[in-house]
Amino acid sequence: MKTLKIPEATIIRLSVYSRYLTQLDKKGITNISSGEIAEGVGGSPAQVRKDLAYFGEFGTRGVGYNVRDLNQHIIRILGLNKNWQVIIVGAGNLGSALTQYKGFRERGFDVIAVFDNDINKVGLTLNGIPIYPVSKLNEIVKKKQVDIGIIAVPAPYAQDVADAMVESGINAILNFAPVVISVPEEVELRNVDLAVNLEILTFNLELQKDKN
Amino acid sequence: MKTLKIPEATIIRLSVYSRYLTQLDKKGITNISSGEIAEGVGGSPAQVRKDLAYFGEFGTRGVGYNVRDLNQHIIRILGLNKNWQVIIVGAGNLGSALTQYKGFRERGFDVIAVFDNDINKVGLTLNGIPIYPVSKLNEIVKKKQVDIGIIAVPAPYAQDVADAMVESGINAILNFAPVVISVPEEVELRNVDLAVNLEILTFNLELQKDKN
DNA sequence: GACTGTGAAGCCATTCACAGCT
DNA sequence: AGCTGTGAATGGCTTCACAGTC
Repeated sequence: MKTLKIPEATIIRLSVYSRYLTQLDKKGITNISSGEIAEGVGGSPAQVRKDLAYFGEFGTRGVGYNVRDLNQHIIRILGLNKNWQVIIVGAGNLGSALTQYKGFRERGFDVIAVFDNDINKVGLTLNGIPIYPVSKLNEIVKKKQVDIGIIAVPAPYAQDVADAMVESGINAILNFAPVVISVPEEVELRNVDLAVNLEILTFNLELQKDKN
Repeated sequence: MKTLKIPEATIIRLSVYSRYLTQLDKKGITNISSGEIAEGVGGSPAQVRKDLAYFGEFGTRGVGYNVRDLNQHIIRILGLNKNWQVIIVGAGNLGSALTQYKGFRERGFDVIAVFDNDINKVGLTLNGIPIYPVSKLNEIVKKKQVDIGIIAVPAPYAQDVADAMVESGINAILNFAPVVISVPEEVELRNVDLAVNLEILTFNLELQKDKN
């Protein structure tokens, strides 16, 4: 299999294409061109074709792409042709919201357990998903073959949680704590920093103002 | 004024540097080198210096940077030397979590109102922040001089909410709905797609597997 | 001696433009 | 005729390496 360094931007876009194709499929649309996809997701036709070209030839010249077929290919590329077991550590506001977020299940992510050290929360459930003490993390991750861990605890605890996840065998982590955490090289780590996103907006707002 | 296209990646990193410098300042550390910053945030020294060089000369050769001073500069660059008024539309799990998120206030973002059309929620407060019906959005945004709107509603309603925000004069939007929305060119729009972040992880997990 | 600031080089991603199918 | 797939060109970001300063 050819694997010549795929840009991360390409993966992000594939994910967006897939969501768009799913919408189209629901509407009963069966065929689409790269130009129409670009229009729908806000990109360029050449970009769409380049992104797909990393993985194969999915279209028909002169015709375009079959919506459902292309979506199946992308879903397979992204590894979404099976369900993934996810745990969330932190049952505060953010952790609770993520646990109940419908967009995860729709894409094949099953949140199977939540962990928190607040004894008032342990034993309760969120949407039917049980809350365990963090001390049970290792045991449950191993028993349930968990693939992905989400960190939704305050910044000072994030590194400890990451360590516990790695220790238990998880090798993909999504971190919502606004702090840099370190993990072994072989563990996939992504950070979502909510404040950073607002700060990019304010930077751009200030830029606009300076143009006058 | 010099404004040579700053890479967005640079802005993201500046935001992270600032957070790190704030931590150091609290610990009483007064001086730091580009190498130490790089170490702390997971980057390269040259990158740190290049990022800062877009905006001026903040360090002393042979010595490094004054922590507090550099942080003040970055805060000003990002437009965080004043508070920003923020509203959130959608008082579901995610909207509630964002409304109560401490990381926003710490960086100068004041969530002053939440909007939702659920009559069971209207009139209540979240952390002292009132929930209004969406019909009041225009009035309140104008009266309170709101700068930024956050969309935390289900995908099908996101475009309507964005339209209402634009109509009311907001020109920076942070969208959490997993759908492409369109706004006039002069409005700053950023998207945070929670599922996409997990999908990048699964793509990378699959890649690793294929390496064997 | 140590560390910043920066032109130049290298690398990566996007856009162009056209050959190749249907 | 229409649209994909792709090498080539372009543009942009990152890394290198060193002159400049303390």
